[in-house]
Amino acid sequence: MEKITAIKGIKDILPKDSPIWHQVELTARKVFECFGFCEIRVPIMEKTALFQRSIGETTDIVEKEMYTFRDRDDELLTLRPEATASVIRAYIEHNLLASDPVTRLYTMGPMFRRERPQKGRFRQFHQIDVELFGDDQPASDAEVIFLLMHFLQSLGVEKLSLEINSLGCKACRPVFSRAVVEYLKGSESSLCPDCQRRINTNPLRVFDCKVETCASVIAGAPLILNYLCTECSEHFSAVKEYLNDLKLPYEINPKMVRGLDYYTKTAFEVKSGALGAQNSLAGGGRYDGLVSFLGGPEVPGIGFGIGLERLIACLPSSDQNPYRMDIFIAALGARAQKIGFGLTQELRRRGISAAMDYSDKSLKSQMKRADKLNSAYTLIFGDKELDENRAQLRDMKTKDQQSLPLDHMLEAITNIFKREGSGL
RNA sequence: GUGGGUGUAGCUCAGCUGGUCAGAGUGCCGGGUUGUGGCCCCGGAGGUCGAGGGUUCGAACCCCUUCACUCACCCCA
Repeated sequence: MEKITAIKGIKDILPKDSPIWHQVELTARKVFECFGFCEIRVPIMEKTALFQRSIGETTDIVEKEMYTFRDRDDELLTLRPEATASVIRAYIEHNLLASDPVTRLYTMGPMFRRERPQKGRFRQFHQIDVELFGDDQPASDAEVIFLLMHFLQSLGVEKLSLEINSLGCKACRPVFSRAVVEYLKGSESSLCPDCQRRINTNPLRVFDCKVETCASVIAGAPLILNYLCTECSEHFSAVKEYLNDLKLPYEINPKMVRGLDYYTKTAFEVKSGALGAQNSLAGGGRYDGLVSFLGGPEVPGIGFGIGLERLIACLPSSDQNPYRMDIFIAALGARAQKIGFGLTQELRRRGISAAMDYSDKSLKSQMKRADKLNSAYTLIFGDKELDENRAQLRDMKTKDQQSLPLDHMLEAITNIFKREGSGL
């Protein structure tokens, strides 16, 4: 039979990698809850219109990267390419504003984008997403950025760099956009074909182009920071001041633009070396008009997403053994096997993790298995020992051995683990 | 969607300009040694050399096609 493989760009997370994922998720929960954020779990599918409206019709994500399909009743559905839209939808739908004027939420899970896979980029990837609604004060911008950096640092991520910018608001950004378009049109001929196209579709993206000639054109382009209205300008200054007070190093990148249309004012991005071309670990920003744009009340918001595959890629690699057994039962012979089976299940029922080989293998190979399972103890007995009514309990770490009377084996083992406080 | 690289044992890879080229290490299974496992020693299982076609007396190796993986562009977390 021909084997069926996983879908391109969609990866399994294998047992050996699970511990690090757990660690990241656990740390996230701890840190976020410390800042007063609560978990919300939102579906991985939404009506397509939700993403079209929030992310923007002309963005690459919506135009060519979404997994969209028709349900059996012809409704257009999409596998979520990011989480913010869903969280806002849920926030509006359940009127979370009513119970608390300021709502702090986080969520985590898989996202889907149909891109060509490469290092740090997959078609199904995982994000942790943090959103704060109902606070338009610069302090909340700083809080969210601080939260992000603190989270990454507490995981031990090295070579972090934080870039911030302000993207203006609906008052000042259009003025800036027009200035950019006007400027770019002046040197249109020296731009790459992609950028010539962008002038009309998404002019701010030209700032991201890596083609040399484009870069030199960009060097003289107008900067958003010079076009900010008074309100945006003051907001940005306050954010910077807060970050300074927190002693959080950052760089201002006036050319940073975000790929999603909904961002306003503060935008930020965290990069890490040692990641390859996809070096953006996390990104986010303020989106003050978005909640109402999605049919909700006029509520400001700010949030960020963290790419977990990328995050884990720049964590110190640990070849941690995913197994950790309290005890391995090495039973030699048919009678011993039978007793071992019952014993194993009974130990498990008591909360002591136990394992055994159900095929009657050599002691050597059973001991090898015990080692691989990282068991603390191994209980060894065969048919002969059954007659003598004694089994041997061996401490795998210290090689200490002791003899156990078979009739009391279960109690004896249970007591040992009670004494050691393991698993009970 | 556009480029480059790579496909040989479960894993990591050797295999020279086509002529014992089907191999090594590791892992797995069994045995020996040992104070009943870890080190060491011996043995064993496991590959249509990604797939299809072509050139040749002869192809893992050369050519074409195709697929997969990978890196980069694009874009983003």
